[in-house]
Amino acid sequence: MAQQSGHIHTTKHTHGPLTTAHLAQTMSLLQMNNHELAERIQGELANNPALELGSDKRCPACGRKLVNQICSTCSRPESFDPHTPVVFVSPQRQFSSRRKYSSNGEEIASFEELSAQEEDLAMFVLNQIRTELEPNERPIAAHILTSLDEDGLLPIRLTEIALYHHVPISKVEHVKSLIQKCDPLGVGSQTPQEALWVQAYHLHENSNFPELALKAIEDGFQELTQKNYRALGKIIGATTKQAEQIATFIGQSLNPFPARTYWGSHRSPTNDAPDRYQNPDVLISCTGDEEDPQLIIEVLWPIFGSLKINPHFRKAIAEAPPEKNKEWNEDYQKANLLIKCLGQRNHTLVQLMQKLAVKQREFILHGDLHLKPLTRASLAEELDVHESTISRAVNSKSVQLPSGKIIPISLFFDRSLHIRTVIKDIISDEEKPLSDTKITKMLEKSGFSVARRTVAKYRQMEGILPAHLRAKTKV
DNA sequence: CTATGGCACGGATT
DNA sequence: AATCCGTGCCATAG
Repeated sequence: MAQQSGHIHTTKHTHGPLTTAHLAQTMSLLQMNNHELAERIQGELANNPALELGSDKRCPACGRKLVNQICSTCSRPESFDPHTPVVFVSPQRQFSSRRKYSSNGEEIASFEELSAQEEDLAMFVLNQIRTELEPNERPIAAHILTSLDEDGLLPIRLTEIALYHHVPISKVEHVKSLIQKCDPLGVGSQTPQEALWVQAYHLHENSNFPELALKAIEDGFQELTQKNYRALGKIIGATTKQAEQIATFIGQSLNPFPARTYWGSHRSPTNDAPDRYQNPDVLISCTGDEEDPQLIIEVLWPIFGSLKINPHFRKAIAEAPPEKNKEWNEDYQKANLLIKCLGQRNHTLVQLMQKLAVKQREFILHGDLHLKPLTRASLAEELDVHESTISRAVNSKSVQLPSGKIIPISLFFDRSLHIRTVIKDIISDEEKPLSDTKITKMLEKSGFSVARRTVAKYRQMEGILPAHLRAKTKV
C-alpha cells in the first residue's frame, strides 16, 4: 500500500489529470488536523452515496476497534527494540462519560450544543488529565469541564457539583486542582484572581517567579486591578515603582482568563487562534523498560470505523439508469480518490512521525532540554519528499507526549527551545539575580553563543522578570 | 555607567 | 516570494 511520492514536485506545472487531482487532494488533506479532517469526512460521507462507513470491526484478541485491519494494541510487537519506534494509525480515543450532566434537574448543554471552542477546550484539558483520574472522578471532571465559560472559568459553585454527584467537596476540589494544573494554566478556576494565582504559583515552582507577584495577587488583588500601585507596594513591601513593574509583568505574562491564552506562552507564529484546543492528532506513549523504553506512536484517526466503498453502490452502478450512470460513476471515482488520498495522508504522517521519533527521542522522553535542532528541510531530504509536504503535515497539528503534554508538532523544529531551557535552569539555579550579560557569558562557557539581546528575548518569552526585579528568591 | 526594551535590518527557513 | 528569528544600535530608566 505504500507508494511514495518522492518524484513528484509540487509545482503546478505537473500535468496529467489523474495525478494532479491526486496531488491536490492529498495536499489539502495533509494540512488538515484531525478536527478539520473529521468534518471533511463527515461531509463527504453525507454527500456521496458511494462512501460507506465500515462497521466497527473489533480485534478478536483484545476487543478494541480496528482501523485498516490493524489493532492498536495487539499489533505491538513482542520484542521491543527501543530505537525503532512503532508507528501506526489508531482510532481516536473517546472518553466514555462525556454526556450531558444536569444540575438541579436542569439539563446542561451537551457537547454538541456547546460552541466549537468550548468543546475543544474541554476535550483538550481532558486529554491531559485522563490518566490521572480515578474512575469515579471522571464524571466530576466532565461536569466541571462542560460547565466552563468562554474564558475557561468555572461559573458554578463546587457545592453544587458535590451535591449532584454525592461526593465530598474535597473530592471536587481535588479534581479541580488537577484541572487547574493543565494547559492553559489556571483553567477551571472560579475567579480571575484564582486563575492568576494558580498561574503565578505554578511559575513560582518551576522558575523563580517572584514571590512578590504571588503576594500581590493574593493580598493586593483589589489594588492590583485598580492600578493603585502605591497601596499595592505597601501591601507587598515594595516601592511604588516596583509594584508598578510587577503589575505590568503580571499583565504581560499571566492571564486572568485562561481560555484566552495561547499555547506554550507567547510563541505561536501561526495566525489561527480558533483551533488551538483540540485533541492531539498524534499520540506518543512508551512501554517496556524504564530506562530504555520503546516509543509507541499512534497517528489518530478522527472517525470511528474505516471508510469504504459501499458494495451495494458498486453493484447498482452496473444496472444504473442511463441518465444516472454518469453521475454515479463520478461519485464512485470521487469516493475512490478520497480513500486513496486519505491512505496517502496517513502514510506520510506515519513516515514523518517515525523519523521524528528517532531524531527527537530524547526530547520526547526527557523534555525540552534535549530537543535537537532540526529543520523541516533536512527531514524532507531524508524522507525524499518535498519540503512543503513536511510543512503541510506539521502545521496546525498537535501531538501528545508520554508526559501528557500536548504540543504543536512544529515544536519539534524549534531552534531556540533548548537554549531557552538552559537559561531557565541557570536562572533557577542562581541565588543572586543574574543580569542578561552575565547569563550570556555563562552560556558562552557552556558552548552556546548567543547575543545578549537574544538572551533578553528568551527570558521574556519564558516570562521571567528582568534581573533587578527578581529580588531574593529565597523560598 | 549598566541593564533593558524597541525598532529595524539581513540572513535563514518555509 | 513571504515569513521568522537573531542581532545590532539607540533611547531610556535606574
